[in-house]
Amino acid sequence: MIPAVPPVSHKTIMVYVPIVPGFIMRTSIASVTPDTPTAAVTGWVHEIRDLGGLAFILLRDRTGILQVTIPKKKVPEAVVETVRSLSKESVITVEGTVKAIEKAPGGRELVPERITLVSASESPLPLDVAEKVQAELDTRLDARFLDARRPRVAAIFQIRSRVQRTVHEFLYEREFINITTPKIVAAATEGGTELFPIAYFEKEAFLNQSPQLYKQMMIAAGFDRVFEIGPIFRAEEHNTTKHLNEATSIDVEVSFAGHEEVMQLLEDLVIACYRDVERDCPTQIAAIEYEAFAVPKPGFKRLQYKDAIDIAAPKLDEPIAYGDDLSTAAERAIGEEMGEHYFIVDWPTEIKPYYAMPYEDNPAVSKAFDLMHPRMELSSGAERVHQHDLLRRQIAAKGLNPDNFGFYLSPFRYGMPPHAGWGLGAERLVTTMLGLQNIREAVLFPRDRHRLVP
RNA sequence: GCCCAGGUAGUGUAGUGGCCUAUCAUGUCGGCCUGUCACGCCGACGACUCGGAUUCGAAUUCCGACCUGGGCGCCA
Repeated sequence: MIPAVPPVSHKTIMVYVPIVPGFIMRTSIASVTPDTPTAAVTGWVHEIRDLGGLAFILLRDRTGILQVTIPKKKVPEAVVETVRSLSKESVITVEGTVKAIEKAPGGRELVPERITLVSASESPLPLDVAEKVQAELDTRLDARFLDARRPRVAAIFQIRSRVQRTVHEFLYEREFINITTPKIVAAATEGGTELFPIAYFEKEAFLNQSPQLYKQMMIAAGFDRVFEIGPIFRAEEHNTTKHLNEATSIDVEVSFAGHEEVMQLLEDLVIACYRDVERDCPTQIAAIEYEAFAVPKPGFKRLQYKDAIDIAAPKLDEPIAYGDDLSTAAERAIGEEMGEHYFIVDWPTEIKPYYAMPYEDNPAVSKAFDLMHPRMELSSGAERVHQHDLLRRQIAAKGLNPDNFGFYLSPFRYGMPPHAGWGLGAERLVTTMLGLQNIREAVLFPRDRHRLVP
């Protein structure tokens, strides 16, 4: 077990105190200030600048970069020897005196008494961590562990982590129960997308496209409010900057709620994510250099589907009519018009899944919604059908056989409460929040049409 | 799945039939340099995806394969 790191007193940091075997007490780079007297810092060699009698090493860890300054005539000979043989991206421990100095980055530099090579790096490197030359995404993903050493890249995943934490906190505060549902499933019950078939002993199985049906079963179980953040799998052969074959879905389902309530919940959650990132991740936002980062304003507009069509139609070359799904061009045209986050509501029943609730007074329209960012769809949700007979009819209306939906339909026969929910794409949320050009930037190890390793 | 654009040192690039013994940057190695911060300067090293064709001659043209990026479709 790794204990929490205790606060380190500057008097003790020169001493290695093994907390547990194999773990070394060390000082993070961000905690080294101009007032720090001495420090023992372990990190990666980001850059070496050897000026002859004077050399600089930029030492990098997760928290920042520290300049190590080596006046060769004033430091031990062993230090000079070590510096001479150092390769970039090696792991070293530097122990020495901290000097406050204006012209050093961060106003301080470390003058070493001792440098220990912890783990040498080979060269050449598969890509340049210091970003003097750019690398293409393909090259970066092949060497993702090195790519992620770049502060800009690390910042994306620190922010993504912060977003996931906010989602948990936000939902726990509202008494949601965190559930985990199977990713190996028997059949393609939901429809709409291609599934990955897998061999499951002597049976055929699939990777799940969404936890939708399981969420609803736990509503039937009386869990009231459930959520799951987990992987979803889509076997579509798409080749775009906003699709993944393995994505992370933030899925929520709420009992005794209608579509308006869960839309408000979704809006509040998205804003909370932005707000927490703005508050807690200013250095990461700066590292990403996304000037346009902004917390969305509350009160996301509700755009009716039919009005969305009216906005898109005159702007498009291709004709678009009521009842059509929104093409990429249509999505973009509407996004430009709206300019910020918005909902598209009141979708035609026929282009939404069978579990979306039709309006009682107008069954051709459903209580379904999409949450849109001007660049792409982030989430879709609906008030769900909770009446068994209506659900059977809707399944049949989609050309499917309700008799094949036994395990799904059964809960609807034994006291299913009214409920509503949504699924929010975690990668799309991060991609749009940070202005990333490609959704793969928001995934450590993306799975797309061609990439299966690493 | 359809369409478009590509594949040149470790990385990112220039090069549209002979001036290519292939450009530049970065990197690596060697040398010089005590305040760099994309350190600078000198020198060296290192590449045309694969197969076939055209041609006196192919990195360059053509065909095929493989790989990559992007747009569309599908999809969230």
